[in-house]
Amino acid sequence: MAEARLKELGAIHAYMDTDSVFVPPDKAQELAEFFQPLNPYNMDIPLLKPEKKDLWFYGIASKRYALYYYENGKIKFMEDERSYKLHGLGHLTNPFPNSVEDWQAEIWQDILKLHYRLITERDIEEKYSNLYAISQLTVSTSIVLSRFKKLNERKPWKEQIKPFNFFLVSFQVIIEDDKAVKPLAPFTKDYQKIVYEPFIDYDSGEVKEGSQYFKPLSRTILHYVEHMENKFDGDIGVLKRKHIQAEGLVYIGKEANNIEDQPLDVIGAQVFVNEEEIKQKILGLTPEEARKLGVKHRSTLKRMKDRIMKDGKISLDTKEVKKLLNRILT
DNA sequence: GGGGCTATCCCTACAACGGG
DNA sequence: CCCGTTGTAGGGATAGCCCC
Repeated sequence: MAEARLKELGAIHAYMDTDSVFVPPDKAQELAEFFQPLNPYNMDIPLLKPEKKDLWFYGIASKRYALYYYENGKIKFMEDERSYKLHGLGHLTNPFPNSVEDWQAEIWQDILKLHYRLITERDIEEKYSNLYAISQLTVSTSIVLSRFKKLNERKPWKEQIKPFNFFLVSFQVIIEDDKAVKPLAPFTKDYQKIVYEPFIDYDSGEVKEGSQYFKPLSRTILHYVEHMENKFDGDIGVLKRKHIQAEGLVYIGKEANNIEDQPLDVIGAQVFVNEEEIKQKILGLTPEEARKLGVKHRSTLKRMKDRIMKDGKISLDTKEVKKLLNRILT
Protein backbone atom coordinates (compact mmCIF):
# COMPACT_ATOMS: atom_id res chain seq x y z
CA MET A 1 0.00 0.00 0.00
CA ALA A 2 2.81 2.36 0.90
CA GLU A 3 4.48 1.57 -2.38
CA ALA A 4 1.32 2.28 -4.37
CA ARG A 5 0.61 5.50 -2.48
CA LEU A 6 4.15 6.73 -3.08
CA LYS A 7 3.71 6.01 -6.75
CA GLU A 8 0.61 8.19 -6.74
CA LEU A 9 2.65 10.93 -5.07
CA GLY A 10 5.22 10.57 -7.80
CA ALA A 11 7.96 9.14 -5.63
CA ILE A 12 9.69 5.84 -5.00
CA HIS A 13 10.82 4.04 -1.88
CA ALA A 14 14.36 2.81 -1.29
CA TYR A 15 13.47 -0.27 0.72
CA MET A 16 10.86 -1.51 3.13
CA ASP A 17 10.38 -3.91 5.97
CA THR A 18 7.23 -5.34 7.56
CA ASP A 19 6.63 -2.17 9.56
CA SER A 20 8.70 0.55 7.96
CA VAL A 21 9.50 2.12 4.63
CA PHE A 22 12.35 4.38 3.57
CA VAL A 23 10.94 7.28 1.55
CA PRO A 24 11.98 10.75 0.40
CA PRO A 25 11.83 13.07 3.46
CA ASP A 26 9.29 15.43 1.88
CA LYS A 27 6.82 12.56 1.38
CA ALA A 28 7.14 11.03 4.84
CA GLN A 29 4.49 13.05 6.63
CA GLU A 30 1.97 12.67 3.85
CA LEU A 31 2.41 8.91 3.76
CA ALA A 32 2.08 8.61 7.53
CA GLU A 33 -1.21 10.53 7.37
CA PHE A 34 -2.49 8.27 4.63
CA PHE A 35 -2.34 5.29 6.99
CA GLN A 36 -3.68 7.09 10.03
CA PRO A 37 -7.35 6.11 9.45
CA LEU A 38 -6.26 2.50 10.10
CA ASN A 39 -5.39 3.38 13.70
CA PRO A 40 -7.31 0.82 15.82
CA TYR A 41 -6.98 2.72 19.10
CA ASN A 42 -9.47 5.20 20.46
CA MET A 43 -6.63 7.62 21.00
CA ASP A 44 -4.81 9.35 18.21
CA ILE A 45 -1.65 7.26 18.17
CA PRO A 46 0.36 7.60 14.99
CA LEU A 47 0.73 4.31 13.09
CA LEU A 48 3.73 5.48 11.17
CA LYS A 49 6.02 8.26 12.18
CA PRO A 50 9.00 9.79 10.46
CA GLU A 51 12.15 8.53 12.15
CA LYS A 52 15.56 8.88 10.62
CA LYS A 53 16.29 11.99 8.68
CA ASP A 54 18.47 13.01 5.80
CA LEU A 55 20.42 9.83 5.53
CA TRP A 56 21.87 8.23 2.47
CA PHE A 57 20.78 4.77 1.48
CA TYR A 58 23.06 2.30 -0.18
CA GLY A 59 21.50 -1.01 -1.16
CA ILE A 60 23.15 -4.05 -2.70
CA ALA A 61 20.25 -6.50 -2.52
CA SER A 62 17.59 -7.66 -0.08
CA LYS A 63 18.79 -7.17 3.46
CA ARG A 64 22.15 -5.92 2.29
CA TYR A 65 22.02 -2.20 2.85
CA ALA A 66 23.39 0.67 4.90
CA LEU A 67 22.08 4.04 6.00
CA TYR A 68 24.81 6.60 6.46
CA TYR A 69 25.86 10.23 6.48
CA TYR A 70 28.22 11.46 3.81
CA GLU A 71 29.87 14.80 4.38
CA ASN A 72 33.11 16.20 3.02
CA GLY A 73 34.20 12.81 1.75
CA LYS A 74 33.58 11.19 5.13
CA ILE A 75 31.24 8.30 5.77
CA LYS A 76 29.56 8.11 9.13
CA PHE A 77 26.93 5.85 10.61
CA MET A 78 24.31 6.73 13.18
CA GLU A 79 25.71 6.59 16.66
CA ASP A 80 22.87 5.22 18.70
CA GLU A 81 21.60 2.66 16.25
CA ARG A 82 23.14 0.25 13.84
CA SER A 83 21.95 1.21 10.39
CA TYR A 84 23.78 -1.33 8.26
CA LYS A 85 23.07 -4.96 7.65
CA LEU A 86 25.67 -7.55 6.75
CA HIS A 87 23.07 -10.08 5.78
CA GLY A 88 24.83 -13.07 4.32
CA LEU A 89 28.01 -12.15 6.15
CA GLY A 90 26.59 -12.13 9.65
CA HIS A 91 27.66 -15.72 10.04
CA LEU A 92 31.31 -14.71 9.77
CA THR A 93 33.50 -14.50 12.81
CA ASN A 94 35.30 -11.26 13.58
CA PRO A 95 38.35 -11.25 11.33
CA PHE A 96 40.18 -8.68 13.40
CA PRO A 97 40.43 -10.27 16.83
CA ASN A 98 41.33 -7.89 19.66
CA SER A 99 41.72 -4.94 17.36
CA VAL A 100 38.56 -3.79 15.61
CA GLU A 101 35.52 -3.95 17.81
CA ASP A 102 32.80 -3.28 15.29
CA TRP A 103 34.18 -5.18 12.33
CA GLN A 104 30.88 -5.08 10.44
CA ALA A 105 31.01 -1.27 10.46
CA GLU A 106 34.59 -1.48 9.28
CA ILE A 107 33.61 -3.62 6.31
CA TRP A 108 30.67 -1.37 5.43
CA GLN A 109 32.91 1.67 5.59
CA ASP A 110 35.15 0.04 3.05
CA ILE A 111 32.24 -1.00 0.83
CA LEU A 112 31.01 2.60 0.77
CA LYS A 113 34.50 4.02 0.27
CA LEU A 114 34.78 1.73 -2.70
CA HIS A 115 31.51 3.12 -4.03
CA TYR A 116 32.72 6.73 -3.70
CA ARG A 117 36.05 5.70 -5.22
CA LEU A 118 37.89 6.80 -2.10
CA ILE A 119 39.61 3.43 -2.29
CA THR A 120 40.01 0.80 -5.03
CA GLU A 121 39.36 -2.90 -5.24
CA ARG A 122 43.07 -3.31 -4.90
CA ASP A 123 43.00 -1.64 -1.51
CA ILE A 124 40.30 -4.08 -0.45
CA GLU A 125 42.45 -6.92 -1.71
CA GLU A 126 45.41 -5.71 0.28
CA LYS A 127 43.52 -5.09 3.46
CA TYR A 128 41.56 -8.33 3.51
CA SER A 129 43.47 -10.91 1.51
CA ASN A 130 45.42 -12.25 4.46
CA LEU A 131 42.23 -12.56 6.46
CA TYR A 132 39.84 -15.41 5.84
CA ALA A 133 36.10 -16.01 5.90
CA ILE A 134 35.46 -18.30 8.83
CA SER A 135 32.15 -19.33 10.39
CA GLN A 136 31.34 -20.70 13.78
CA LEU A 137 28.90 -23.62 13.93
CA THR A 138 27.65 -26.08 16.53
CA VAL A 139 27.90 -29.86 16.55
CA SER A 140 24.12 -30.08 16.45
CA THR A 141 23.44 -33.53 15.00
CA SER A 142 25.05 -36.95 15.02
CA ILE A 143 25.94 -36.52 11.38
CA VAL A 144 28.02 -33.47 12.15
CA LEU A 145 29.63 -35.27 15.04
CA SER A 146 30.67 -38.13 12.79
CA ARG A 147 32.75 -35.68 10.73
CA PHE A 148 35.09 -35.51 13.67
CA LYS A 149 35.46 -39.26 14.09
CA LYS A 150 38.92 -39.29 12.63
CA LEU A 151 40.05 -36.27 14.60
CA ASN A 152 38.69 -37.72 17.83
CA GLU A 153 40.35 -41.09 17.36
CA ARG A 154 42.75 -42.07 20.09
CA LYS A 155 42.33 -38.76 21.84
CA PRO A 156 41.46 -38.51 25.49
CA TRP A 157 37.84 -37.61 26.02
CA LYS A 158 38.75 -34.18 27.25
CA GLU A 159 40.32 -33.24 23.94
CA GLN A 160 37.66 -34.72 21.72
CA ILE A 161 35.02 -32.69 19.92
CA LYS A 162 31.78 -33.52 21.62
CA PRO A 163 28.07 -32.92 20.92
CA PHE A 164 27.05 -29.26 21.13
CA ASN A 165 30.62 -28.04 20.98
CA PHE A 166 31.39 -25.20 18.62
CA PHE A 167 33.56 -25.74 15.61
CA LEU A 168 34.87 -23.55 12.82
CA VAL A 169 34.43 -23.91 9.06
CA SER A 170 35.79 -22.04 6.11
CA PHE A 171 34.48 -22.05 2.57
CA GLN A 172 35.50 -24.16 -0.31
CA VAL A 173 37.93 -22.66 -2.79
CA ILE A 174 39.85 -25.68 -4.04
CA ILE A 175 38.58 -28.81 -5.72
CA GLU A 176 40.54 -32.01 -5.24
CA ASP A 177 39.53 -35.38 -6.72
CA ASP A 178 36.29 -33.85 -8.04
CA LYS A 179 35.32 -32.78 -4.57
CA ALA A 180 35.41 -29.35 -3.02
CA VAL A 181 37.63 -29.19 0.03
CA LYS A 182 35.80 -27.61 2.93
CA PRO A 183 37.94 -27.01 6.00
CA LEU A 184 36.61 -27.95 9.44
CA ALA A 185 38.50 -27.16 12.62
CA PRO A 186 37.98 -27.35 16.36
CA PHE A 187 36.87 -24.15 18.00
CA THR A 188 39.38 -21.61 19.14
CA LYS A 189 38.88 -17.97 20.09
CA ASP A 190 41.59 -16.90 17.73
CA TYR A 191 39.53 -17.77 14.67
CA GLN A 192 42.07 -16.84 12.02
CA LYS A 193 44.65 -19.15 13.56
CA ILE A 194 43.00 -22.25 12.11
CA VAL A 195 44.17 -21.22 8.66
CA TYR A 196 47.72 -22.09 9.57
CA GLU A 197 47.02 -25.37 11.28
CA PRO A 198 45.90 -28.82 10.12
CA PHE A 199 42.18 -29.16 9.46
CA ILE A 200 39.72 -31.87 8.45
CA ASP A 201 38.07 -31.91 5.06
CA TYR A 202 34.29 -31.91 5.47
CA ASP A 203 33.61 -34.53 2.81
CA SER A 204 36.59 -36.85 2.83
CA GLY A 205 37.45 -36.56 6.51
CA GLU A 206 41.11 -36.34 5.55
CA VAL A 207 43.48 -34.14 7.47
CA LYS A 208 45.01 -31.39 5.36
CA GLU A 209 46.88 -28.15 5.85
CA GLY A 210 47.43 -24.95 3.93
CA SER A 211 46.00 -21.44 3.69
CA GLN A 212 45.18 -21.98 0.02
CA TYR A 213 42.19 -24.04 1.12
CA PHE A 214 40.60 -21.08 2.88
CA LYS A 215 38.52 -18.37 1.27
CA PRO A 216 40.12 -14.94 1.58
CA LEU A 217 37.87 -12.29 3.07
CA SER A 218 38.71 -9.91 0.22
CA ARG A 219 37.02 -12.30 -2.17
CA THR A 220 34.02 -12.67 0.09
CA ILE A 221 33.60 -8.90 0.37
CA LEU A 222 34.00 -8.13 -3.32
CA HIS A 223 31.61 -10.95 -4.07
CA TYR A 224 29.19 -9.58 -1.51
CA VAL A 225 29.15 -6.17 -3.14
CA GLU A 226 28.35 -7.66 -6.52
CA HIS A 227 25.52 -9.83 -5.28
CA MET A 228 22.49 -9.30 -7.49
CA GLU A 229 19.02 -8.73 -6.18
CA ASN A 230 16.92 -11.60 -7.42
CA LYS A 231 13.46 -10.65 -6.24
CA PHE A 232 13.38 -7.63 -8.51
CA ASP A 233 14.20 -6.99 -12.15
CA GLY A 234 16.93 -4.57 -13.05
CA ASP A 235 20.57 -3.98 -12.39
CA ILE A 236 21.13 -0.56 -10.92
CA GLY A 237 18.89 2.32 -9.89
CA VAL A 238 15.20 1.76 -9.24
CA LEU A 239 14.35 -1.90 -9.72
CA LYS A 240 11.07 -3.25 -10.98
CA ARG A 241 8.93 -5.81 -9.22
CA LYS A 242 8.97 -9.27 -10.69
CA HIS A 243 5.81 -11.10 -11.62
CA ILE A 244 5.09 -14.53 -10.29
CA GLN A 245 3.37 -17.26 -12.19
CA ALA A 246 2.40 -20.33 -10.21
CA GLU A 247 3.06 -23.50 -12.13
CA GLY A 248 1.95 -25.95 -9.55
CA LEU A 249 1.01 -26.55 -5.99
CA VAL A 250 2.70 -28.41 -3.18
CA TYR A 251 0.64 -29.66 -0.34
CA ILE A 252 1.87 -28.47 3.04
CA GLY A 253 0.66 -30.23 6.16
CA LYS A 254 1.81 -30.16 9.71
CA GLU A 255 4.35 -32.95 9.75
CA ALA A 256 7.87 -32.24 8.58
CA ASN A 257 10.13 -34.64 6.77
CA ASN A 258 13.56 -35.51 8.12
CA ILE A 259 13.31 -33.26 11.11
CA GLU A 260 16.54 -34.66 12.50
CA ASP A 261 18.52 -33.52 9.45
CA GLN A 262 17.10 -30.07 9.07
CA PRO A 263 19.80 -28.02 10.78
CA LEU A 264 22.18 -29.35 8.12
CA ASP A 265 19.96 -29.57 5.13
CA VAL A 266 17.99 -26.42 4.53
CA ILE A 267 19.04 -25.74 0.97
CA GLY A 268 16.00 -27.06 -0.85
CA ALA A 269 12.45 -25.96 -0.27
CA GLN A 270 11.07 -27.74 2.73
CA VAL A 271 8.03 -29.83 1.94
CA PHE A 272 5.76 -30.94 4.70
CA VAL A 273 3.43 -33.85 4.29
CA ASN A 274 0.52 -34.71 6.48
CA GLU A 275 0.81 -38.47 6.59
CA GLU A 276 -2.41 -39.01 8.48
CA GLU A 277 -4.46 -37.21 5.90
CA ILE A 278 -2.85 -39.17 3.08
CA LYS A 279 -3.70 -42.41 4.82
CA GLN A 280 -7.31 -41.38 5.26
CA LYS A 281 -7.57 -40.35 1.63
CA ILE A 282 -6.14 -43.63 0.38
CA LEU A 283 -8.45 -45.63 2.60
CA GLY A 284 -11.37 -43.69 1.14
CA LEU A 285 -10.48 -44.39 -2.48
CA THR A 286 -12.49 -46.85 -4.51
CA PRO A 287 -10.66 -49.06 -6.99
CA GLU A 288 -12.35 -47.11 -9.76
CA GLU A 289 -10.96 -43.78 -8.49
CA ALA A 290 -7.53 -45.30 -7.92
CA ARG A 291 -7.50 -46.60 -11.47
CA LYS A 292 -8.18 -43.11 -12.80
CA LEU A 293 -5.24 -41.88 -10.72
CA GLY A 294 -2.94 -44.41 -12.34
CA VAL A 295 -3.09 -47.43 -10.07
CA LYS A 296 -3.96 -50.16 -12.50
CA HIS A 297 -4.73 -53.03 -10.22
CA ARG A 298 -7.34 -53.23 -7.57
CA SER A 299 -5.15 -55.57 -5.62
CA THR A 300 -2.42 -52.94 -5.46
CA LEU A 301 -4.79 -50.54 -3.80
CA LYS A 302 -6.01 -53.27 -1.52
CA ARG A 303 -2.49 -54.03 -0.40
CA MET A 304 -1.83 -50.37 0.31
CA LYS A 305 -4.96 -50.21 2.41
CA ASP A 306 -4.02 -53.42 4.21
CA ARG A 307 -0.65 -52.04 5.17
CA ILE A 308 -2.21 -48.85 6.44
CA MET A 309 -4.74 -50.79 8.51
CA LYS A 310 -2.35 -53.41 9.80
CA ASP A 311 0.82 -51.47 10.51
CA GLY A 312 -0.62 -47.97 10.67
CA LYS A 313 2.05 -46.73 8.35
CA ILE A 314 2.59 -46.03 4.72
CA SER A 315 5.74 -45.84 2.70
CA LEU A 316 5.65 -42.62 0.72
CA ASP A 317 8.54 -43.71 -1.43
CA THR A 318 7.03 -46.42 -3.58
CA LYS A 319 6.07 -45.93 -7.17
CA GLU A 320 2.35 -46.54 -6.80
CA VAL A 321 1.98 -44.50 -3.64
CA LYS A 322 3.76 -41.60 -5.29
CA LYS A 323 1.28 -41.66 -8.16
CA LEU A 324 -1.53 -41.23 -5.69
CA LEU A 325 0.32 -38.58 -3.68
CA ASN A 326 0.87 -36.33 -6.64
CA ARG A 327 -2.76 -36.33 -7.57
CA ILE A 328 -4.71 -36.62 -4.35
CA LEU A 329 -3.05 -33.64 -2.79
CA THR A 330 -3.11 -31.09 -5.54
C1' DG B 1 36.84 -50.23 4.83
C1' DG B 2 35.12 -51.28 0.31
C1' DG B 3 33.26 -54.51 -3.15
C1' DG B 4 30.56 -58.33 -4.23
C1' DC B 5 27.29 -61.92 -3.12
C1' DT B 6 23.07 -63.60 -1.01
C1' DA B 7 19.00 -63.96 1.88
C1' DT B 8 15.19 -61.48 2.93
C1' DC B 9 11.60 -58.20 2.79
C1' DC B 10 8.56 -55.19 0.48
C1' DC B 11 5.96 -54.15 -3.37
C1' DT B 12 3.45 -54.91 -7.65
C1' DA B 13 1.36 -57.80 -11.40
C1' DC B 14 -1.68 -61.14 -12.48
C1' DA B 15 -5.13 -64.71 -11.86
C1' DA B 16 -8.99 -66.73 -9.74
C1' DC B 17 -13.04 -66.73 -6.89
C1' DG B 18 -17.14 -65.28 -4.26
C1' DG B 19 -20.67 -61.87 -2.75
C1' DG B 20 -23.86 -58.24 -3.69
C1' DC C 1 -20.39 -56.10 -13.43
C1' DC C 2 -18.05 -54.16 -9.50
C1' DC C 3 -15.57 -54.94 -5.50
C1' DG C 4 -12.98 -57.40 -2.02
C1' DT C 5 -10.07 -61.30 -0.99
C1' DT C 6 -6.47 -64.64 -1.58
C1' DG C 7 -2.51 -67.02 -3.71
C1' DT C 8 1.61 -66.91 -6.47
C1' DA C 9 5.49 -65.05 -9.01
C1' DG C 10 9.02 -62.00 -9.68
C1' DG C 11 11.51 -57.38 -9.45
C1' DG C 12 13.96 -54.10 -6.59
C1' DA C 13 16.01 -52.52 -2.37
C1' DT C 14 18.50 -53.54 1.62
C1' DA C 15 20.99 -55.71 5.40
C1' DG C 16 24.30 -58.90 6.54
C1' DC C 17 28.13 -61.54 5.48
C1' DC C 18 32.54 -62.78 3.47
C1' DC C 19 36.72 -61.76 1.31
C1' DC C 20 40.42 -58.99 0.06
